[in-house]
Amino acid sequence: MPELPEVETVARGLQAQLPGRRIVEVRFGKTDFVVNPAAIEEHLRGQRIGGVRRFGKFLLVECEAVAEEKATKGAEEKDALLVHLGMTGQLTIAAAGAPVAPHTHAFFALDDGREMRYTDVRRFGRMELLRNGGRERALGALGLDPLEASEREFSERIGGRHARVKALLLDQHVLRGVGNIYADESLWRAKIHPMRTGNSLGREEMRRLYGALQATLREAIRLRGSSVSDYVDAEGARGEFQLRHRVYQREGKKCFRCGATIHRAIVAGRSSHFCPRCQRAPRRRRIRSKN
DNA sequence: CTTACGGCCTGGGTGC
DNA sequence: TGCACCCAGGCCGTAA
Repeated sequence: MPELPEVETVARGLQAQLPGRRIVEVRFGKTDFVVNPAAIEEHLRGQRIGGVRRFGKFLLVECEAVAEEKATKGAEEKDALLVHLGMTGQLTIAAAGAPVAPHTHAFFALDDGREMRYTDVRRFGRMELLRNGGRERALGALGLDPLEASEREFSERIGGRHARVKALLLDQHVLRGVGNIYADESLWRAKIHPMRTGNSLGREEMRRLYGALQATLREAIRLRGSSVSDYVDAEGARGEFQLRHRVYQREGKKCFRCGATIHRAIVAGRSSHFCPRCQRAPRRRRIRSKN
C-alpha cells in the first residue's frame, strides 16, 4: 500500500531519471481513473519534465512547455501531472519495448526511447493534469507533512480533537501521507492504543507518538517502503520495510516487545493491529444518543 | 462544526 | 472446477 515512504521512494526514483526528458507521446488503456485523459494526451505531448515531487501520498510530475512553445502560454504556474497510487498503483520506467505488465493503463513515451508506465490492478488510483491554480484546489486542503511538522504543530493538530487517534493519523486533512501501515506501526512504537482520543493524550504520550511516527517513516524510507501487496519503486523493485513490521498484519502473532498476542480490531473503519498489553485500551467508549 | 458509519469503486486471494 | 465472499484506501452522503 503506497503511503508516504513508498510514494517518497517512487518520487526519488523518478526524480533521478526523468528531469530534462521530453514526453513525446501519451497513450491510455482504461481511463476510468483519469480525469480528462484527452487533455493529458494533448497537453503533455511535447512538454519537458522538470521534476518529480511527493506531496502527501500524491506524486507531482512537473512539466513545462519547451522554449518555442512557451510564448503562446505565457508565464504561468507550471503544469503538473498529479498521480495518486491508490492501493495497487505502480509508476515505473521501462524501455519502450519491454514487456507490458498486465493492468498497465498509461504510457508516457519519452524522447530517450524509454517510457513511464502506470500499472494498477484495482484502479483505485487517480491521475489528473493540474494547470493554473489547480494545485491549490487539489492539494490545498491537505494537512502538514508529518516529517516537516514540529512537535508543537503535531500536538496542536491531534490534541484538540475528540476523534480517535487512529482516525486522526489517517485523516489527510490533519497530516498528509500517513496510511494504515504507518499509523499502526507508530502507535505500537509509542505504546498508544488506536482507540484513544486525541484529547486524551498526555504531553509525554504526544511526544512519544510524534517521535515514533517520524522514526517509523524515516526508517521505512531508508528501506525503500513496505511491499505487502503490489508496491514497487520506480525501477520495479520491492521495498524491505515489511520485514520490520511489528503489528501490521501480525494478528495472532506474538508482540516483539512483550510476547502478548497481537490483536486486530476495526477502528476508524480500518483494520487496526495492536498489542493489547503494550497499548492499553481506553476506559470506555463514550456513547452519544438522544436521551 | 465534529464525529461515526455505511456504501461504492475493483479484482486477487481464500475457502468451501 | 467454480463461485461467493472478504478486503483494501479514499471519498461522499447521511445522521447524530
